Amino acid sequence: MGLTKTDLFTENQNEIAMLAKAIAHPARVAIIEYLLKVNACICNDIVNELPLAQPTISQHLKELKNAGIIKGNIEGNAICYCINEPIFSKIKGLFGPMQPIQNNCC
Amino acid sequence: MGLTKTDLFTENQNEIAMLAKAIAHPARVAIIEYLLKVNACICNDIVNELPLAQPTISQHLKELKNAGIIKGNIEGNAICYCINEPIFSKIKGLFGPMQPIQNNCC
DNA sequence: AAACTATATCGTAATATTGCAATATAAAAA
DNA sequence: TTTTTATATTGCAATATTACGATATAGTTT
Repeated sequence: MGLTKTDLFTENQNEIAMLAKAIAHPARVAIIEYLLKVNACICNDIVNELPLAQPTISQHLKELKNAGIIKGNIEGNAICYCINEPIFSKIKGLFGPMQPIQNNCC
Repeated sequence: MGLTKTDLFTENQNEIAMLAKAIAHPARVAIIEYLLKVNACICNDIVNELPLAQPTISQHLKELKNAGIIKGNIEGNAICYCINEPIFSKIKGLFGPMQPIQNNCC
């Protein structure tokens, strides 16, 4: 096994899980925080900012891009990365509609 | 490797990643949604609700409990589970302070 | 006590993730 | 054109996750 049974759950549940997974690593949280701070930067700035090797950063950026959380633009021989606002807003509001009425257990 | 370098990141970054990881599976999202709907229930109700085997549900519940998202109370020979409000509220507000000023890249 | 109910744990197979050295690609600068 | 700069990809080793059958544990009922 080791394979998540995606087909057994709703599209919405899978989407929430997918977005959460993209954030489920401190390096990716750090990348998001850095991008929010500087608004936009090239990949190399992130490599210099974080204590991880360049291929590792590249891999994390790829996952964030696949999840739609960031986007990259080619600028000469560099790539300018920034937060993809619509998806990021979605993440912030992910659990908004989930409101426990009361907590009368435990 | 395969080992996340937790010590290289801030406590806050690791906490966000940890909470996100707990939600990063559709079954756990489904469990949270179900608990919010019924407010509280015993583990067996979740086993009947989700299309996964009992040991698998038990494992997911353990992860949610370890992350502090849910809590369980022994009630006879059953265990009553419910959302742990403080942590759940924290998750909802996780990205609140992160506000991109502008999006003038890409 | 014996049977039943509810949950947890163990063991294990399949798969995914993390991290990086080595290397590839491609544009810019010299 | 050679070198430098910036990024991506490949390959691989270490570790983590997912899923579940088998089994253990513990309270409840009969």
